[in-house]
Amino acid sequence: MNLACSTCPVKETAACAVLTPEEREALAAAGRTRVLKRGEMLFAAGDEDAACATLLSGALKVSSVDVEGNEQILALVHPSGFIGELFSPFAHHDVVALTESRLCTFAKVDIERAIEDYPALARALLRRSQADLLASRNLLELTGHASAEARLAALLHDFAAAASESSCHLARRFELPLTRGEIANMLGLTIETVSRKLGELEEMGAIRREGKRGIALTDPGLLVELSGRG
Amino acid sequence: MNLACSTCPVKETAACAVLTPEEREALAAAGRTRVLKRGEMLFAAGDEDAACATLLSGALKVSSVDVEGNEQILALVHPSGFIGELFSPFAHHDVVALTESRLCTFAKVDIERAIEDYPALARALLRRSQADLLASRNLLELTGHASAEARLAALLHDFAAAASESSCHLARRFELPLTRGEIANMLGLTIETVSRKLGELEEMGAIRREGKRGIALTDPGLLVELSGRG
DNA sequence: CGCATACTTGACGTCATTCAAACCGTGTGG
DNA sequence: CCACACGGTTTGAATGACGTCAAGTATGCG
Repeated sequence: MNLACSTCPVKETAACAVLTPEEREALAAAGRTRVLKRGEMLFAAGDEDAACATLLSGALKVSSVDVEGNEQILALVHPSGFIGELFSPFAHHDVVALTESRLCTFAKVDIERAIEDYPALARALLRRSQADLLASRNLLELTGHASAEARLAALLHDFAAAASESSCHLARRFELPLTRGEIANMLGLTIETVSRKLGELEEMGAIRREGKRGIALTDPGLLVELSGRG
Repeated sequence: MNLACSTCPVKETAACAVLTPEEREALAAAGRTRVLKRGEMLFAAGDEDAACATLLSGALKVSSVDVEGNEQILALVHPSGFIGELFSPFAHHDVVALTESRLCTFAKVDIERAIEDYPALARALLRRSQADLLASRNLLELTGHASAEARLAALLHDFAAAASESSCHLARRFELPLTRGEIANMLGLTIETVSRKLGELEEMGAIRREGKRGIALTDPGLLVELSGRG
């Protein structure tokens, strides 16, 4: 399907927002939209022709699988995020949909040409790349020293922040985009520990579990305290 | 001191290598060289006027300190690496010299202008940023699930690779750029565990310790095996 | 209904941390 | 020169947090 930028839900926040209407049209001609269902893979580690993409809606995970078959989630991608290792001949990680997701995909060569042709796009992608780097380092900080409880508290805090679009305020209630197993893989824990610590957070009165995926923050302050981020 | 690009040790590999001689001259006029001794800080988390810099020689660490005062090393910077969070009003992390280091520093505003003026520079920094992102995710992978032994083996392997400039081959012998404490902070372990595991790696015959900082690889294959990277 | 998938809970074991002490190389002052 | 202090490191023993193994409980779907 051809792109219809005019109805794009992230047309003002994605990297291509910096292009002029004409430039955007030219780039759009090279792109295609694609829908991934939960669990479907955009590309796998090692793929040589891995596409690039902007996420329009849904959520993706960037992950790798070690020799023993354990998955490690390295990053989450939210709408208006950009995926693609531009200067590598092959992908280093898997990219998989966490929920039904719509993307706007491009061949790597087309993006590379666009970066040459439109300096503003290169700057926009640089900005995004630095933001991704910061996110990666934040996760590194989290998984480095913190206890299981602190990691979980911090992750819940981040999800609550992401769920409320106002960025500085927390959503009081939200749905976890990840299964227990995915949370465990992201934080370097096990499913069982995640489950237990969620129970403990509930007992402490920091959160309430609503069904399998729903979380309500009953004491956001306590959550921040436990996360070790003042 | 003014910059003397003609004698720059990384003039062919740093981001500014993509500039024409005239462009480079113009940029150089805005920069200054600076020397940091071990332990000296380039900038601290929260600094509003954090400079940008290219590392000419030596090594830096990017780190953060949590509420309990524990340092966590998030990244190492090697010569020709670029430091600076371009689109953030303040620095998120500390940057400190691990060894005596020479840098080429710029005010953030000058780099931002250069990125606007020289599209090739923006692309070069994008490339570098993506490489940093990959390095950060590799570290994340490492600290996520692996045992203390595997983390240490992988780190030693990386250092051996970095010490031999040929990139695909390992140095047989090298000096650790980090103290035990810094290794521990980087891998999310304690000093004692690092010390013990180094001893065990030596007993197994994978490495030999030569003085406090020297490491000789006596069985690189075993090291790779233990690192869990096939 | 029956099976599959995800989650929870418990008992037990293990690995890394913690606390404590000793060790080593280096620089300083007597 | 030796005594001493100091930072970095090593080593030991005890504790504890998280992982492992193993049931058992939803929830959903064919």
